[in-house]
Amino acid sequence: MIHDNSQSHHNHNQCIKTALATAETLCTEQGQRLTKVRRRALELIWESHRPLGAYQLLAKLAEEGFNSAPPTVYRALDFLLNAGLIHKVESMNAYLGCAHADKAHKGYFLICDQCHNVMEFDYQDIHASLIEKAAQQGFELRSETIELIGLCASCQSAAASAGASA
Amino acid sequence: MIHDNSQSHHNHNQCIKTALATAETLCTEQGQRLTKVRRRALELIWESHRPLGAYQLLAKLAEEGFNSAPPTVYRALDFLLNAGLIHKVESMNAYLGCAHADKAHKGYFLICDQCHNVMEFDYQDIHASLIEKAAQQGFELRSETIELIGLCASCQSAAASAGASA
DNA sequence: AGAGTTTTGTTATGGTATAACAATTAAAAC
DNA sequence: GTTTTAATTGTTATACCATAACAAAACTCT
Ligand SMILES: [Zn+2]
Ligand SMILES: [Zn+2]
Ligand SMILES: [Zn+2]
Ligand SMILES: [Zn+2]
Repeated sequence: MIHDNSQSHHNHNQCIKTALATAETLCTEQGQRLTKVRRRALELIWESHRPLGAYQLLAKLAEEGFNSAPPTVYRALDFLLNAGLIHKVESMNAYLGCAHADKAHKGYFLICDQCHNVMEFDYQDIHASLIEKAAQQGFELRSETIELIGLCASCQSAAASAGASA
Repeated sequence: MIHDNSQSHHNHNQCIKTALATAETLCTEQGQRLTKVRRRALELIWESHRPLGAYQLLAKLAEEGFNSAPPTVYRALDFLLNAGLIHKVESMNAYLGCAHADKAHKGYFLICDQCHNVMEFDYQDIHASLIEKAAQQGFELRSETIELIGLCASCQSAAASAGASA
C-alpha cells in the first residue's frame, strides 16, 4: 500500500501539507508554474479523500473570488493531471489528490460506494499481469483505468453493527 | 480470450447475429421483453466494435422513426445493461455489445486509442488478484472498472509501416 | 372487458466538458 | 529596462452526457 488514507483517524492536515510540498518541488524541478488558482484547486481537492467534481471545485473557487466560468477549473485540472498531482476517477467523473506524485503511475482505486472515500493502492504485480495480458492480444499498453467499487472496512463494520442492533 | 473481434477480417455479421440470438434467448428465459426499440438499439450498438455514445445511438434511432428524446435511449441502455447484453465503457461514456452475455461478469476492456476499437478480454486470474488486493485493505469488492488504453496490433503495424516509409 | 403493470412519450432540467478568441501577465531576449 | 514572445487567465458560447417527473399508451393476466 502506498498511502494510508484510512479516512477515520489519520492526520489529514499532514496529507495536505505533504501533497502541497511535493507539488511545489515537482513544479519547480520541471519549470512548471503552480499559480494561485492551481495551488488552491489542489488544496481544495485534498480537503478530503473523496473525489471532487469539477463543478463542485469550481463553486468553491468562485466563493473565494476566482473566476467562475468552467474553463477556469478545467484548466487547473488539466494542469494538475498532467503534472501527475491528481487523478481522475473515471467512473465518478471526479478528481482525487495523488499522494505519490513523484512516481509516474496510473491510479488504481478502491472506491467505497457507501462513504465515497477512495484510496489508491499499489499495483506493481497487477500492472505486470495486465501488460502481459494485453501483449497476448498484440496490444501495446499505454494507460490504465482500474477502479474497484465496494465497501470499505469501516462501512462494513458500521453495516454489521446496524444489522445486529436492528 | 473470450471473443475475437480482430476488427479487420472477421465475419462481423456473425457477431451481430449471435448477439441478437443470445439476447432473444436470455430475455425469453428471464421473462424480459426485448421490445422494438431495445432490439434495434442493441443491433445499432453491435454495428461495430467501437463503443457508441448515447446521443449517437439516439440520432440513429431517431432517423429510423423512433422517439428522439434522451429518455428513449437511456431507457433502452438501462435495460440492455441490466440484462448484461451491453457494457458501459466509463472512460469513454459509451456503450459496447457483450459477446458472452450468458455469463455474469464485468467487462474488462482493451481500448485502442488510435482506431477506437475495443475488445473485451477474459480476466479470471486478474479478477482473483484484485479481490485479494482489496481484501488486504479490508475492502469488500462489488464491482470493477478495468479499461486498458493503448495501441491494438493492427494500428501498431500501420504505425510501423508509416514510420518506415517516412 | 377491466385492473394492474410495464413501457413509451413528452417536457424540463441538471451535470460534465470544450471551442474560440480576447485580455492580461509572466518570462526571455535584446 | 523596454521590447518581444510565450503562457496564463477572462469571457462567451456551445456541445455532450444523463436524469426527474408525470402523462399516455401498450401489454399481461384474470
Ligand atoms: Zn488524508
Ligand atoms: Zn496516484
Ligand atoms: Zn464483430
Ligand atoms: Zn462482457
